[in-house]
Amino acid sequence: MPKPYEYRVLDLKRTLTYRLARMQAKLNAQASELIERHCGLSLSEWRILAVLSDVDVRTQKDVLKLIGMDKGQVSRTIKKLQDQSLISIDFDLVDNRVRTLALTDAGWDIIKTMHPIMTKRQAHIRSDLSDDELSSLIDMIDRVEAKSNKLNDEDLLDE
Amino acid sequence: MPKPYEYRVLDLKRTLTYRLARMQAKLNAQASELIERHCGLSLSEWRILAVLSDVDVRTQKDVLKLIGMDKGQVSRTIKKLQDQSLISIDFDLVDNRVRTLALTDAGWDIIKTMHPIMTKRQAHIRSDLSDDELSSLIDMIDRVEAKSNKLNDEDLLDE
DNA sequence: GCATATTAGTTGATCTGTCAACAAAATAGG
DNA sequence: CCTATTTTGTTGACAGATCAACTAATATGC
Repeated sequence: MPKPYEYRVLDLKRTLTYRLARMQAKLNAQASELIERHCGLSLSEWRILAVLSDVDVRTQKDVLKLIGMDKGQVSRTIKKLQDQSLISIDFDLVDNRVRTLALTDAGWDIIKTMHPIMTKRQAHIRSDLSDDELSSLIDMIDRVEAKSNKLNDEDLLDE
Repeated sequence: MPKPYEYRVLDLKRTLTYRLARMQAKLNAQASELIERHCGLSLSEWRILAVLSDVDVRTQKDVLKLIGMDKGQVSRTIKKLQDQSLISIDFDLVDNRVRTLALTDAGWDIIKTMHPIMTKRQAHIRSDLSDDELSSLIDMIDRVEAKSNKLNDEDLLDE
């Protein structure tokens, strides 16, 4: 069957979501390799550990709010971190549903090792962006993210 | 154990990789829901179908080069599309390793239904970006992607 | 104080993504 | 030719993501 010209794919190189997907896959692979090599953790384990180094993060809910992970995934990943004695999980005395999370000494050691490495990686990634460009990029991410909620049919009418 | 201030997480809202990961997850969920609702396909099935509507895409290798999917994933997804009679898979007469892919009439019907919807979605997503901003965004994605190859330790020395 | 709703977290099912081993066919170098 | 390498695709294993059902605890509204 011949391919009617009107349905040829628009220029994929300029289709935002395809480009983002490819970049994201590469960034993930880069981070995973770096983390695995330096401390033996998976990317999601590292991310949760890193987030727990923040004073304001105390519960699983704090974690998932901050990094947007699924709560089931957070629950399982946290168990793995506990198995490795990198965090402690305690019951909250006031609210018995809540688990209070804290880094152990071994957890802090990993933060101390990895934090400089990951900071340098962030610097490397944005080394070809000026400060203004980085601000503008974050700003555009905000705006695209604001358009990324569930779409109803009426959102798709021709404007 | 107290949290030493020097290892508090940098502002996550301004940490590029976290922001990109979250935006990507939301865009994926949005696309998946839209595609599932309108034609019952998964995102990866739709993406391959869409790519196959391009005249220059004929083999599995073409597909994975264009959208950067894993070849195993392409192989399996293509089988699912064939099971649904949306594409045909034929042997290439010249090179017997190659599978030649083509949309069936039913596959084209889905393209005809979905193409306008997905085009409007792309427009919606970038409706708060000017043309210049979109160009600059794509350009920055290029530059970040260029920094997303495997990092060796010497890439992480203080610059 | 009691029924109802909400919240925090757990678990299971299922799908996607990634990696590596593999087979078969084609190409390249002598 | 004929071995060695590369290319194209398949398959299995496994980690990650996503969704939904579920439990237990707390909060809310009569």
